[in-house]
Amino acid sequence: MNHYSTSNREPKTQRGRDTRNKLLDAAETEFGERGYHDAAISGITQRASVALGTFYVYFESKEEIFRALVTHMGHLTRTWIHERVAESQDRLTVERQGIEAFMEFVRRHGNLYQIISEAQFVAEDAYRDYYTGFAESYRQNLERAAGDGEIRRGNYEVWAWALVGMSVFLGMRFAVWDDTRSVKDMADAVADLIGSGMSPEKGA
Amino acid sequence: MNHYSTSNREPKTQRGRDTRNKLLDAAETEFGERGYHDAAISGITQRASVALGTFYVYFESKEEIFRALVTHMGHLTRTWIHERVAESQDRLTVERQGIEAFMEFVRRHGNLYQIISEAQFVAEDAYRDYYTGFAESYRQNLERAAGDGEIRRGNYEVWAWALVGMSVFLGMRFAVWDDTRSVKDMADAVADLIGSGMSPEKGA
Amino acid sequence: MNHYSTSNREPKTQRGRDTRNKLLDAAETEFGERGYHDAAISGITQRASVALGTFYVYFESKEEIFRALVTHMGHLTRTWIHERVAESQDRLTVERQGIEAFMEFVRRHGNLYQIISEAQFVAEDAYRDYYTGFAESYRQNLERAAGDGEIRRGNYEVWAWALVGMSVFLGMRFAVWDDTRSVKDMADAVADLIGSGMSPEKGA
Amino acid sequence: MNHYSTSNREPKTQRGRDTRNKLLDAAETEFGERGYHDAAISGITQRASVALGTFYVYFESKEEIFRALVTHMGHLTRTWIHERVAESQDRLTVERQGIEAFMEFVRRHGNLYQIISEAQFVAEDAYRDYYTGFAESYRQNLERAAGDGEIRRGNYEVWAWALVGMSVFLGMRFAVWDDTRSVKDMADAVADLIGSGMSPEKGA
DNA sequence: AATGAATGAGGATTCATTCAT
DNA sequence: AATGAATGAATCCTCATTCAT
Repeated sequence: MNHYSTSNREPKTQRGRDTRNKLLDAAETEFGERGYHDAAISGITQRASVALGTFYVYFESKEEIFRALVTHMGHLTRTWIHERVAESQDRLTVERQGIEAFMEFVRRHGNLYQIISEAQFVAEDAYRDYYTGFAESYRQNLERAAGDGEIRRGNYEVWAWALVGMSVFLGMRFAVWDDTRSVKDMADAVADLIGSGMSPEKGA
Repeated sequence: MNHYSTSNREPKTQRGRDTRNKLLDAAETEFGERGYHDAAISGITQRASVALGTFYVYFESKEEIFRALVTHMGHLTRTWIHERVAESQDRLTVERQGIEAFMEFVRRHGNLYQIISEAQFVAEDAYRDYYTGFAESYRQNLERAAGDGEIRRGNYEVWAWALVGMSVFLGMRFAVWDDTRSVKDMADAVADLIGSGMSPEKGA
Repeated sequence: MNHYSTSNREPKTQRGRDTRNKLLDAAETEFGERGYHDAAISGITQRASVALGTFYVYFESKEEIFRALVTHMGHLTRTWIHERVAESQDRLTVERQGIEAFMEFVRRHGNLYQIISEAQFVAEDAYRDYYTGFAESYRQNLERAAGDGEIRRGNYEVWAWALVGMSVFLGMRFAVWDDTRSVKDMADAVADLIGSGMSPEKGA
Repeated sequence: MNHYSTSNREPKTQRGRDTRNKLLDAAETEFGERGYHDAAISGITQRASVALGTFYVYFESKEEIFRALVTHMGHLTRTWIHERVAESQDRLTVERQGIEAFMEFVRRHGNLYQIISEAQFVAEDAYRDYYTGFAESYRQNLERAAGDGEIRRGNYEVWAWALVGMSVFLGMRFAVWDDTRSVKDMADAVADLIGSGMSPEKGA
């Protein structure tokens, strides 16, 4: 599962697997609450109710468990969104749903979101992978939709990254910093923007 | 642990002002190259060719100089963009120029961009101020443009934050991670998106 | 900055207990020789022949080990005196023996005495506890003796603190500053004073 | 006035004398509020509203001004007590008044009292001088009183130091730590003790 | 006399990681 | 598998003192 680990730290018994999972859960809380740098291995092991040394039975380093967590979070996010988007609709509706789902995810998992953002400085490659995954998926969807005549021609790679950036900043602004607004309204407003653009003649 | 609430660390002579500026310059490099956590005060003072203690003559802490830097960077960015945007044009053109200028700034000052991003975890309020400044300015411009009939009606606050998010992620993706593409092309593609949207009927 | 309210620094093995004790012994010497402020953690760990970091395995801070030491010293002093006083005698004889034992203790453990005195400025509560323990014990003894008709009526709390003050200053003056006089003679002189007072008619 | 200073730092003009006094006043507050070690020269100069460097125009070091202060405090204490004691009375009454005056002084100048106590670790000679002054004066008074037949024979040097110790600890206990009791009552109780002693037959 | 900029030695504390049991 | 004791490099920050102006 974890393709970063080089040494043989995979658990071999059920007991071992359980301990490793306890550590992963504890790490999620510790990193989420304190941020990467303030998080301490001892904090993780205390939350997991194991001895300090046990950590190094399953993970090579602080960075390694962090990477494992970021990767894991990527799966979680994707799954969450998939479950909330009905692909059998027109592209713009799907994107609207996707943005809404993403914001909802961010709102509910503020901690995890923080973790990923910090990855930028700790494990840049994991961070790139995370967002590149989204962008790439957007791009493919857009190209397919264009092929079907659902959307017009454009620079889909740029558009895809633009969509990612919007989602992230709207999530940060309206789900993490200030979560009093309806996620649906936000998503509607963005869908409106990317659907029809800002030019006045369009409404005509 | 100085208990005087307002520690007066402002330089009172020209020599002092010069030293403070040397420290600020050195800090920009140090933080940019090493990131907040790896940056060391001693690194800053060495780059500035002053003694370690001199740092604390002008700044209370590592965090304080970092904040000062983020604020400073806000001014720099705004000035940079202002100088490159001719406001006497239609809104969409102006936005396109603004996005291009921002990306160009990011490309040329990758270090600074890193600094600001890391502020999210070190001085969140400064980080919020930085981006809120941009978003707020966008919102006002959009409202004014709407009043002039240049753009159609919409949720300008959300649109503003969407614009900020796009700019940031496009800057990160196409100016910092991969700077082989033309900033102008990227800006054109985004302007195209936010100008006309993705719906096919528009082009009709 | 460990945010877990109860940091568990208690040793769990014999080896740990040994190390902790080595540190305590070393701290006694270091604080005694150099005083609280000039004492260095590195001085303590070097005397104890352990690495610097080991200190923080068992103690939270310089102040904490200092408090531990003051408390410890309280036990030592009490034990020392107890062992030298035969309670099965009249009150005045017992007090005389107690004062002599205290002065003897101070003479032999000048370092410890210094430590306790300095506690006044470093850990005032520990300092208060130390002397309040003595005073309280004096007061109870006086009250009991009064009940038995051994001494006359008076303000025992004030008398108790007066006895403490005398002992401390006589110890300081004639055991620490100048240790050429016989502790027994000093104790005799005080016992004479508190036994019969200064008034001439008394001797009559 | 200050016999510790070796270098020529005496003010030569009225302006200089004023500045020196401002520094002394400021030092009293700074040392009293923060204790010797936490007190900072910059704290003194700020309170005195002069520049940091000005301090070293008048004092050689932190320790020097501290000594000057302790000496000064000795004068103050003696003056205070002198003014409150009518020597033309029997010895015991005079001592009672002296103890009361001392406790009252301590109650009103808790800060100063702290300063003197800390001197023990910073300027031991000044500390010794301070208390030796008192003890010596007590001893002389006791001897004179004995010559006049006012008190009986005894070891006056020890008695003198016992009196000093009582006063200091009673002041600490009932004037600084807990100032709710009447200083007069405390003084009465001690006078009772040292006047007649604790033996029951005395009252007979 | 007064100023305030500059210095740098000094010391407390943190914490990821190793290793013997 | 699990434990927890031991390590020590790394770094922030303080502040008395000096000195050029």
